[in-house]
Amino acid sequence: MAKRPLPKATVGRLPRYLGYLEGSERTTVSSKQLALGAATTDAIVRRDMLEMGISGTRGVGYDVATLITTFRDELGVEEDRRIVIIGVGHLGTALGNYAGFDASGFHVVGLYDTSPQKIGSEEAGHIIQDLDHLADDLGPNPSDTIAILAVPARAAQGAANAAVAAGITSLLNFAPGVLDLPDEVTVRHVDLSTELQLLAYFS
Amino acid sequence: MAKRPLPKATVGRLPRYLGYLEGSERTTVSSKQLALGAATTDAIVRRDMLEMGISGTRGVGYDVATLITTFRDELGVEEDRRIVIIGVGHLGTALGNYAGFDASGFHVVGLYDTSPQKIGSEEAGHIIQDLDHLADDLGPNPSDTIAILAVPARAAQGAANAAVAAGITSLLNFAPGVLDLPDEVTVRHVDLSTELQLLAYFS
DNA sequence: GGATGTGAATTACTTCACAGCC
DNA sequence: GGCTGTGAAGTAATTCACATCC
Repeated sequence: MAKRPLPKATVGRLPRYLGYLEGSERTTVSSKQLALGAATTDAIVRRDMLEMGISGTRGVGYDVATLITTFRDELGVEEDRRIVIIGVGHLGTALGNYAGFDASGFHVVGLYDTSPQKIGSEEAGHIIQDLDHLADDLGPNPSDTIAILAVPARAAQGAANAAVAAGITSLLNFAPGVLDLPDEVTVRHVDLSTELQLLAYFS
Repeated sequence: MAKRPLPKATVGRLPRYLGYLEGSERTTVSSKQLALGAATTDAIVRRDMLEMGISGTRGVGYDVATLITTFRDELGVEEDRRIVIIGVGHLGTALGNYAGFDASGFHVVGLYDTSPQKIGSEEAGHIIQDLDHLADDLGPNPSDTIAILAVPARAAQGAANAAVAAGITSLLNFAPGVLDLPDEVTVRHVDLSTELQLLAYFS
């Protein structure tokens, strides 16, 4: 049984399934209920379970504990996923204080900036460090750490370069625009203007 | 020629196309160049143009001005899209100060919170108002306004209810979890933990 | 009755490949 | 040579529908 990779669409729903189940008291859940909790359809839920080889009980539903274990396993949820935040403006500060990270096994280990006025001051429980020191701070396995880019658009490419030079291979970018980076670096992009435009379009 | 609706995937790329073209000096652009600027492929760009009935010049490319006009038109970009931000913590403040909105034709017209300590104080150039007054402030066309929910998870449903009660029909939700709302309300969701989990998975 | 499990059908999206035009 | 325009093929994702089991 060579493990086929999960469809991307299925993977994309796992965090939402997890989020719903972890915040729920129930011990079993039907495809219909899970669909409601994750904003999808019961047919899709059953397809996804099939894809992951999860079986439920007819007339009852799926075992919540099994689902949580399997989803976490598939996603590779680990306890100590480390995050550094690059750019300590309002957004960087907000992210540094965001409580939701820890609940998902991520935690912020450092804030970085290039502005001399900010370096050395404290924010969200961390002393802001010089971005130039990022490589030194990351230790022997820099690719275990995720960098969140919370800098203005014009600084994004430079900040990304610094992160990559320090050995980071996973970036979450809040600045608009496309980054030019080596293929082995994975980037996800959160663009507020894009979201607003699409929201306006679809309403 | 009954105007077929654009494929969702095409619409989803329009903001990125626009973002690239608006920040570019060029007067024509090839599918390859545009693909590079919007993180997609040349074949997809050409497909999207076909879908919108845009023709270019062989050997040259597409006319940038035409593209910008058409994309804006399709997206329904208007000058005075108004935003209110509900929840003035770190994230709400960050969003209130975010400069990128105006560039896309959106602007923040008010900040709302329920905390008596915050109401009345100033942030990002606005006096924070009581969420209970939202309906009064929106004027005759509340559904023209988009609400951004920047509240903790436990407050999200209540804040969403307040927005909907005030006549808002478009929500951008930063809190984790699914909101239970009438069908005529459009919601988009930005979940940081989800993004991080997917980033970790795909790297 | 309630809910899973799954082949089959459908729809959506992407990629290929190449003729046609500048 | 460069690049568009587009049918056709291929791939991915969703939806249907219903037999099966608790």
